[in-house]
Amino acid sequence: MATAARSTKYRRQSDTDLSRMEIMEGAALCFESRGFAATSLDEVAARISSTKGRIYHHYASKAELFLDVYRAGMMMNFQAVEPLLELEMPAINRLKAVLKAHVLCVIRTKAFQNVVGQGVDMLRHGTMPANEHAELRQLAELRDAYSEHFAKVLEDAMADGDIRFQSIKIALNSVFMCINGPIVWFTPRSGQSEKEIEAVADECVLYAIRLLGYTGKMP
Amino acid sequence: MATAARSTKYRRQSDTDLSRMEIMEGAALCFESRGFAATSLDEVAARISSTKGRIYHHYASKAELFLDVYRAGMMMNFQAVEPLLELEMPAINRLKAVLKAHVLCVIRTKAFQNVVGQGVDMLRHGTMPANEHAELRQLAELRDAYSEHFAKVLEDAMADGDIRFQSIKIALNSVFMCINGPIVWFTPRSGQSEKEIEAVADECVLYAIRLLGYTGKMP
DNA sequence: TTGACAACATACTCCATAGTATGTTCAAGT
DNA sequence: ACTTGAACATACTATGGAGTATGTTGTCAA
Repeated sequence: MATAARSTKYRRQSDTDLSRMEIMEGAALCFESRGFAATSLDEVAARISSTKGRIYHHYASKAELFLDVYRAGMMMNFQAVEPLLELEMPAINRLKAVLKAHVLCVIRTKAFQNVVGQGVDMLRHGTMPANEHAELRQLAELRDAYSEHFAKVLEDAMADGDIRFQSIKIALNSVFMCINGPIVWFTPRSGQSEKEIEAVADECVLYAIRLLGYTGKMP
Repeated sequence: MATAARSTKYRRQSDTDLSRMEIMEGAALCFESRGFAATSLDEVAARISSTKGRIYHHYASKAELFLDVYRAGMMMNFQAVEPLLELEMPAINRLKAVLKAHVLCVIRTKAFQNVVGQGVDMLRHGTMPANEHAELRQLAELRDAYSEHFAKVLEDAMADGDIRFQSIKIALNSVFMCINGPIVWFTPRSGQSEKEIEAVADECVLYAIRLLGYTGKMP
């Protein structure tokens, strides 16, 4: 009975996750194009051919939905990048790998990454109802941890003499501006092959490490 | 009598411009922190210790106010950069000068530049009521013209062999991401001297031209 | 000094939308 | 077969904020 209840629960949980993911994808697209405030939940519902009732069945508020999209976006980043941090190789190569993985990730999850950016802004300026503010702070720490990964690699590569920069803060910010650039300016062309997307990513990475004073060749 | 009427009109026009500028500054700060949609005109009014009545006396709608801020932001950019384009010097030096002027301008007019960015997004995604959509397009063309200035300098410096890039589109976008970075990550510290701000700008410019493959020294 | 108008402030209307309350369906467990 | 609850849809309420209508004040020309 406990087993039956569990299996049922798991199945249902899986259904729930699927439904939530579909909602999040619609929400991410809406938030990306119109911003958190201007997006109505009726719009989000319409985008997935559904109704507001479904959204409020899964989320207590618009803000909670937003935060879930934020969290999902960050998870995608971590999953793309963290495995590469373990690899044994010169820091400069790890840097290249990590940068490329990040760029590919943001291109593929553009809408979600845009929401992450909005979330960062909302924290900086203290928008967002007080209830969810705590959770927003928590997500910001997640983002800081992610950023810290990159800082580490930058400093390692600097120690090896492969790159050079003045202020780690400005350098890191500039690198992120570069590799997050596609979130803003990349427009997916229909019939764009995987190879073409990789070429875009490679060029972004090239500029990012050049920015850091790297003068070697690219693979 | 015609003269008297004109002089009166001019004096009043000056007052009007002053009042509009004060409104625009409040609006720019609000739009920057909360976004166009989330910003209420009551907020804007409160920020300048005034009322909504004053805003609607000068602007027909919230969108028109937004567009005026957008336009003002672009004007600030043009005024900072365009004089430098006439100077007789190697393209690479003109590039450095133009980049630095731009960075200093965006740091000093951060809120306005943020609104420009929002405006670009709104056009891309087709937000914004139909009435003002035409004017928004017009402003976008202004922005394209501004961007074109930079493209020209980039190509000249490329022809001189001082920099190198693959796609002008991606290179230019990356440069802009870099030099517009301060709009996002720069937080003015109280008691920050002019020298310190210039140091930040110099570092941004350094990274921007390094990104373009420049290997020479910085002044 | 008076009328006229600009430059506001005050006091409304009205609509879009966040949130809620309730109804419906369907699948699983008993 | 019937019960229960999850997963929605439908139909509402309540409110914030855009836009408007009107009132007030100060200034200048005649």
